[in-house]
Order: sequence, then C-alpha cells, then structure tokens
Amino acid sequence: MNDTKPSAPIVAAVALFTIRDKLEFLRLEGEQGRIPSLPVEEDETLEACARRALWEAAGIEEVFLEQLYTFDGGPGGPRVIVAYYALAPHDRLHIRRAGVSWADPTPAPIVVEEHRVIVERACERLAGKLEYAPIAYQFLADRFTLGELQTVYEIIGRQALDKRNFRRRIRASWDLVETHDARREGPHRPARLYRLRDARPPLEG
Amino acid sequence: MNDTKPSAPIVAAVALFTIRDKLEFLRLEGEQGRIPSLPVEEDETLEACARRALWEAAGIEEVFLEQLYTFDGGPGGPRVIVAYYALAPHDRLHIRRAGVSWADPTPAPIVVEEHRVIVERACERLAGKLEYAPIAYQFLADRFTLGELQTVYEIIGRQALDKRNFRRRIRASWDLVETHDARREGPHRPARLYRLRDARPPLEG
DNA sequence: AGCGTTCGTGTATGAACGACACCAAGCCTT
DNA sequence: AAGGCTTGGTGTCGTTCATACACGAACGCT
Repeated sequence: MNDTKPSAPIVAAVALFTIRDKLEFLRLEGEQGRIPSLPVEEDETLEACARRALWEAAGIEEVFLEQLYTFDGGPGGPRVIVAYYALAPHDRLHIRRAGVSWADPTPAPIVVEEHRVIVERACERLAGKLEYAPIAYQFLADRFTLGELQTVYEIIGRQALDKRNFRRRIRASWDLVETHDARREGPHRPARLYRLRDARPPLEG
Repeated sequence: MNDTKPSAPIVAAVALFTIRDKLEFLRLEGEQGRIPSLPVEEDETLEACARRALWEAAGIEEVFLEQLYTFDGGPGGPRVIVAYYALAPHDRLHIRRAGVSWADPTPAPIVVEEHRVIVERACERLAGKLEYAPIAYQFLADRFTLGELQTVYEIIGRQALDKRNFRRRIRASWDLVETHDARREGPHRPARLYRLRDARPPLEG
C-alpha cells in the first residue's frame, strides 16, 4: 500500500487535494506521514499506477489527475519518484480504507521530506494554473453556483475577491452555461446553477 | 551514446534548442533521427544524466536545463523517459562530435515518434513560459541589445511585435540594466547593450 | 411582519495595451 | 562630400481591461 522499499526502481506518488472548507490533502497516517505511492508494475502506465496508489490507499477512483514532476529518489529510496496531483470534489470521495485522513497542506505539510516537496509544489502549481486551466471546476460538482466557484478561487488563490469583478472576469474567460434551475439551501435567495461547457482539456505538463 | 536499449529502465532525454536565425533543435543523425538520451546510471541524478547525454552526444556543456515531462517508455523501449529541454545561445555551443546537426522543430520534427512529442511539447512550453520566465535570455549572451531580445521573442512566440510596445512591456516586466557601451555591427547606428539584473530562477516544473 | 442571509447586478476611475511616424547614427557607394 | 540604406531609439492617443464600490431581491426563520 505504501511500499517505497529500497529496491523499487520507479514509484508513482500522488498528492490528492480536495476542498472541504479549506484546501486539504490526503495523508496516510503513521509516525511520519506519507502520501499514497506505489512501485510501478511491469506492464502498467505511470498514470495507471498513480490511480492504483489512490485506490489501494483509500479506495478512491475517478479523479482528475495530472503529472507534477519527477524527483530523484535519494539514498535508501526508490530510483525516481514520479509525482502526480489529483483533484476531486469532497463529496465524491468515499474513503474506504483505514489509516488515511485529510490534512492541511500549509504552511508545512506533515509528511516525510520527499513527500513534503511534492505537496508544496502541487499547491504552487494549483495557484499558478488557476487562471488558465480548469483547475477550480475539478473541486465542484457538474453543476455549481457562482458563489461556490468564487469560494474555490479564493481558497486556492489565498485572497478574497470582489464578487462583481469575479463574475465578470469568469464569464469572460470561461464558457459557462446558465442552467434553468437553481439551488436553494439556507434562509436566503436561491443561487442559479451553472455548468462549464468547453472543458478544454488542460494541456498537461 | 544513444542507448535506449530495451532493458534500460529509466532514460533521460534532452531536446536542446538554440536560435540561429530560426529556432532549431539538436538532432542525432541516422535513418530515423533521435535526440540525445541515456540510461540513468546507478548513482547519478536525473539532471546529471541529462547533461551527460548532451555531453556524450555532442560534447556540449553548460546549458540551461529544465525538466519537461515523464513519459511511459512503451513496448520495446525503456520503462520511462524523463524528458528535459535545454537552451543555449548558438555561439556558446561547440559541437565536438560527428553525427549531430541542427533541425527545424516545426511543423513535424524529424525524429522517432517518442522523441517527436518531446520536441513538440518543449516548443509549447517555451512559448508558454516566455512571458513570465527568463526563457528568452537563455538564447542570448550575457549582454544583449533590445533588438536581439525582440527577435528571440518573435521567433519563439511566432509573431511579429511592435518595437516601441515591446520595449515598454519588457522594461516593465524585467529588471534590465543599461550598460554604458554599445555594439556596432553593420551600416547603421550602434545598439546599446543591456544586462538582465534580477535573474530570478524560473521555478521549475 | 420583520430580520438575517446569500444572490445578483452597473458605473466610474485608473492602468495597461495596441496602433502608429519620425529623426539619429553609422557604413557604403558614387 | 553627399546621398542612400539600414537598424536604433523615442511618445501620444484611443481602446480595452482591472479595480473600487452599494443596494434591492429572494428566501427561511422567528
């Protein structure tokens, strides 16, 4: 499940992020803390291995996954670590294993050093790609309100945004379609639901 | 020199670019065409291996090097290919081996399929990072004229630029220092030489 | 009926961007 | 020496984009 045995030449590691209220990542409990990682099998792709790591560690499937960077393994570790990051809405994640939990990635994620750099780098990447890749939408359901979307932007970008400016900007740079129903939840006016049309696949890398 | 023997588990491959007049990359001649690549040795880092590949293929040292992406090797190939791209001014490259030459990366670089995607992806990455990372300066000497700089931007960005707007923009987004001498070359007014001050290292990845 | 909460909308000001033309400095030719 | 050719170097104006900012609407709760 978390086999970084010295002899494994290539391992894939995945930092899985979700938003519950803050940004959180999936952490394997233990005295040091790790993120899911597995040696790459003989006949599987790197991405398949990364997905398998998530599956075996937490029983999680169907997430957005993108390669992050490839690190030297260091002495006593694997030869190389191919790091991925994964994103998913929190309510679509059903953790089916024991020994995993959500943790705060900032300021210093509580995992072993070689995994810490992965988590930190993934956070930077998220913030960097937020404006030009459909990062934020990966944290939301298929249909979402503009309020939810703004919250995601604020959490990843680490700054509060003006509501009216946000909406103008977002409508200018993404192709959002306004559905005909709304979501009512709470003692206030219901919010219109939107969908992202042209989910141009983020050119990975 | 170009050992992608089936048994090698991890190889590093490097697409080296330079600008002579157009953008060009270093190609190993042969019936199919390849870029420099080598199996990673037991006790060397990925980056060291990438540099060694350039050295052994062409006797080239001291280039800007950045990781690009890690690919599955495919059947009959290595297990994974860790791809890098390298940049250098053309006049600082002294090719000391036979069987290598410069080739045009567009529209379809003449190399084997698995290396073609590396070259293409590197070109996209260059254009993408041009505005916010000191990519262009890697093609120039320590001191350069604004005309040279503009030419580099035009070649990588694949579009002509207005001279005055370019200068305004560049001076606003980079910290250029104006040296006191100029370069005269040709039947026209000499050009002032500049230097890039704050070469903030591009946060790799 | 009134309160509390989030939803939803437009305007006015300053900043950045794009289009655009001319003189300067050097070399070469006649 | 004069004129022509080539690249270097500079400023303005109009448009677009970003920022700051306030109030009524719709709903649930009491």
